[in-house]
Amino acid sequence: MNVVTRFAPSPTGYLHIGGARTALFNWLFARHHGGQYKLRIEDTDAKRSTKPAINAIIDSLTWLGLENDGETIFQSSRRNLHVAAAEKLLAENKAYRCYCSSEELSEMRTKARASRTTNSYDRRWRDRDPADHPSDISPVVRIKMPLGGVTTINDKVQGAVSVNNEELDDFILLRSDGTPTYMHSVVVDDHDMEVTHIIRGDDHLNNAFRQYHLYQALNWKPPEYAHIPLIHGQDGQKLSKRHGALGVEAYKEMGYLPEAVRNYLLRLGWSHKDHELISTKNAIAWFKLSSINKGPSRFDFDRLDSVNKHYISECEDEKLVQLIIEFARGHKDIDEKLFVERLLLLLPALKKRAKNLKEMFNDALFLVIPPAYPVKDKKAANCLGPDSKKLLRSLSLTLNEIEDWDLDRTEKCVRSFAEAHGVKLADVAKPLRVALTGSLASPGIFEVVVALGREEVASRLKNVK
RNA sequence: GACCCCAUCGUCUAGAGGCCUAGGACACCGGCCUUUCACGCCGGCAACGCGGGUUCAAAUCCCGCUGGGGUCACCA
Repeated sequence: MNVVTRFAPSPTGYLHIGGARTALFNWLFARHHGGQYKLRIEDTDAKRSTKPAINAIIDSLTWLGLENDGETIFQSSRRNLHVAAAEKLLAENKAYRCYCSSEELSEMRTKARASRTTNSYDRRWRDRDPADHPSDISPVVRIKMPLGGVTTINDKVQGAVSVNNEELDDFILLRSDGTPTYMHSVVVDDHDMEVTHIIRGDDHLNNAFRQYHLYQALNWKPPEYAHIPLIHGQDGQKLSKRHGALGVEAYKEMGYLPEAVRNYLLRLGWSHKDHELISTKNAIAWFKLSSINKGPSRFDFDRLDSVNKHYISECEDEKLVQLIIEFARGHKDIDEKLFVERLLLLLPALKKRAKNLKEMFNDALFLVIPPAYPVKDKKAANCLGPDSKKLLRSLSLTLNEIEDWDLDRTEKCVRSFAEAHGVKLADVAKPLRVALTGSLASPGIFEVVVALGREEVASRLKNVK
C-alpha cells in the first residue's frame, strides 16, 4: 500500500502533547508501511501565526525524533493554488458568492440556536441573482453542499460515521479579503501532497464531512480518515496547563527523555497486547490504526515518570552525562569538567533512583557544591553532634590509609571502622553522608565516597561544622 | 440547544460470544532487602456505568437511559 501521511500544525503556539501524539501516530503509520510522513505548517491565518511558534514546533518535532520526509510545506505559500481551486468551483457553479454582512450572519446564528438546528447559515445567496448584490460588501465564496441525503465516512478508528447532509452548511472557501480558509486549504494541500491517510484529533471528525464534499466537488479522491481521540487532563477535563498541556519543550526541561515521551504517548490510546515498554523498532512493526482506542485517555505524570525511569536506566552513561550537565548551564559556580568527572563515577547509583534528568542533576549537585554550614535540614544537622564529629575526624584518618580508592575497599574500611569503635554502621554512615552531601538522602554512601575522591572527602570531613 | 463520538480497576489498557473466578502496567497499601532516599523481590487492594433484549452462553451483539467528550467562526 502506498502511504503518505502528514502532520499539519497551526503555528499559533507551541507544540502541545496532543499534537505530539498525532505527529507520532502519523510518523509511525508511514514508517510501518514504508511510506512518507510530511510536515505542513498551517499558517493561513497570518494574524495568529508566528515565527517563534513555527520554530518551537519544528524544534519539538526534531527533539522527539519525528523527522519529516521531504520539504516542510508552508500553507501560506500555496495561496494562489487555493484561490485557483475556489475559482474553478465558482466557474463550475459548485460554489457561489455570498454577500451577507457579519450582522446578518450573527442574526442567523442566534436564530438557528433558538430553532434547534445545527446549520446556521440559511444559504440565502446560494440561488440569488448575483446582480442584486450590495455594492458596499465584498463577498465570500461558499461551497454548494448537497441539500439532502446522508454522508458516511468509514473512519479507520471510529468506524462508519454518518451525518445528514442538511446538517452541513455551505462553508466558506474564500474570505471576503480573498484569502482561503483552513477548510478549503487543507483539501487542496492534502490532495496536492498526495496524502493517502489523514490521522488527526477527533475534534476534526465533523470537518471530515465538509472536506469530503469538497473533494467530491473538485473531482478528487478523498483520503482515508483516522480520527484519534483527544488526550484529557488527569481530572478528565480538557487538557490545561496544570496537567500536561505544556509545550513539548517543557517536557525536555522537566528532564524527560524523548524516547520516554514517545513511548508514553504511544501507549496513550494505542496498545499491542500487554506490551508497555516498546522500542521504536517494535513500535513501527506493530503500529496499526485498528489498535487505536476510540475513547479519550487521561494524561498521567506518574506513568510518564515510570517510563522515563526505564529509559534513563537504559541510556548510555556518556550520553546521560551530557544531558544532565545541560541543567548546569546557568549555574555559574559549577566547574563543568569536575562535575562530569565525578558524575560519571556516580551515575550507576544515580540511575536507579531518579525519575528524570533534572532530578538526577539535583541529586548530583553535591558533587561540586559542598555542604553549607549550618546544614539546613534539622534532622541532618542533628547527625553532626559532638560524638559524630569526633568519629568523623577519626574516620578521616583511617580512610586516608586506603591504598586503592574503590568501592570495595572504602566499604570494607568504613565497616571495620564502625566495628572497631563498637558502633553500628548507620552511626558512621549517617554523619558521613551529611558531611559529604549535606543531606540525609543520597545515593549509596560508598558510591558517594568514591565519586568525590580521596582529597575531596578529606577536605569535606575537615570542614564539618 | 442541535449534531457527532465515546464508556473495563484511581489511571493507561488486554479482551473480536464460551479460554474471564476479567489479565498486565502505573499509582496505592503491606512485607523482605538495607548505610538514608531509592532500586529490586514477594504479596495485597481494586473495574466490565444502569436497565432491557438476542443467545444454550454476553465485558464482548442490539435498543434505551445515564455519564463524559467533540463540533457548531470570514480560527485552525
